[in-house]
Amino acid sequence: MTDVKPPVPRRERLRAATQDELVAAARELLVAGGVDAVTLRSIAGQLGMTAPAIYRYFDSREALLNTLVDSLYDELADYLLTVRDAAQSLTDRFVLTSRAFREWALAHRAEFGLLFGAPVPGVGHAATEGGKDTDRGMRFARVWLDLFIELAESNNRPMTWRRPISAALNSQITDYVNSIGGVVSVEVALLYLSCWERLYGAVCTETFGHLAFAVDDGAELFEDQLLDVAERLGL
Amino acid sequence: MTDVKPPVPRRERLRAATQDELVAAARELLVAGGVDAVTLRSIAGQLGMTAPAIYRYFDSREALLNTLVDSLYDELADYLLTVRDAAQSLTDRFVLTSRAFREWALAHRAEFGLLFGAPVPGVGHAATEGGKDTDRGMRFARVWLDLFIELAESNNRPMTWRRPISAALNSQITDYVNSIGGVVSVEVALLYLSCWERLYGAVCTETFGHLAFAVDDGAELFEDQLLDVAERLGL
DNA sequence: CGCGTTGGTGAACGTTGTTCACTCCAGCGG
DNA sequence: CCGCTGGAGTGAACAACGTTCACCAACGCG
Repeated sequence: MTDVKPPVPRRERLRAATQDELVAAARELLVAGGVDAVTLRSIAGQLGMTAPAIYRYFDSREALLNTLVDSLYDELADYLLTVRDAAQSLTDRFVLTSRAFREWALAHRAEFGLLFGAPVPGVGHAATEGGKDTDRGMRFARVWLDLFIELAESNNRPMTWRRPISAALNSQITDYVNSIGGVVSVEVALLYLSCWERLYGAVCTETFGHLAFAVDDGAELFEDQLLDVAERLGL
Repeated sequence: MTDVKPPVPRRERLRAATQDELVAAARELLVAGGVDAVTLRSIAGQLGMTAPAIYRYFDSREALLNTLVDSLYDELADYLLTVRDAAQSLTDRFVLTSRAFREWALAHRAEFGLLFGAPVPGVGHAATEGGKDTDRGMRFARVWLDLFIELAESNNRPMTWRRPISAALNSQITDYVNSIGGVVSVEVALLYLSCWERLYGAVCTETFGHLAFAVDDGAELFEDQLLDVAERLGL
């Protein structure tokens, strides 16, 4: 079970390894000194080589940062999925996952800022990626989306949208629902988006420090938002 | 009424004028190409001078950016105040001001990102400014805070917090309330913070493009949030 | 008139991302 | 075992960046 069958030609394994080391070093520099501190020479220095060597692994600094973004999305999604799937009741799955999202953001402010902060031209944001996202954010989006599918299937909940839905919005949401396989209704998709907007917004506000002028721990404010959302979802 | 009394020694006026031109040029570059495009040489070039000349007006690029941030906060606060104070009913003042915030953000994405995006070490974020903010964000914060004071004074509204308030939170909120003159109760301050978290969050989500994977106009989602907040405030 | 403060320049330094010519060694075929 | 090919890594170099310095020109005051 250890290395009976090495179909990977060793050379590529080493290559992949240093590639991973490079993004790991980049991440260290990011948390230590912000995105401006993640310098090709510093990255290279951390594994004892020089800057131009990086170009054997990435086309540019930007490409390296994009890979870092990808890996962070993956890490976050993995973490949230383990939390989500460890919980028993639907309510717990929703509440604990949402709390975990906030806690990951606060424990990894720099990374969160890179993933979800103001989009910088060049740094591959899920959003700036040509309108529709690549599969980068897909896994992440699925974390809550699955919960809403489950929520809709156990249908004795009040899954309604309270306002008139314009034709334009309806068509866009329909397109979106189709793009993910048509597994939910338009109303549930709207609830999903609204819920995401609210959770992300609360986490964003606190993580970026826009509550710090009054309070240094937004936990109770977040709990209130969460309670409110859960109520609206009938949880 | 034109220039009967010029107590400003002309020299300082010119100085202030080019200083303003510099931050205006910086802003243009910001919206054109993101914060990385705002280069000392480019700024200087736009008013026909060379980069070192800027140091006669600002200590560093960072200082210039901070001044830009200040001026943007001022512009935004001015705009919101005119909208707010033009409205008649309290409900209108709240709703129209909130809509105006979203619209300013969408019409000035780059500037909004600089003001409210992920804090960059160095760029004087209201938040990173040593915990408590300077008077920079103060005027801005007052925009909604005044509405909540008004809301509390016309007291036949349900101004209650629905969850237990921990001693730690209570003490922090009390400190904050005192720091602004003790004009509101702890519960109203909490409602204010919760409301701010929600509005900022919604605007942030949309402006940073984290709704774009499904919809390209978040207006109706925002209206739903706004309706919800207004209901909770008894408007 | 003279003279100092102020605004502006050009050259320069150190650091950044990136390119290029070059070396070097691992791993393969004969 | 030799020879070679190709990938990994280096050092020098370039342009652009923020910043500093010595210098200069011009305006306004006494």
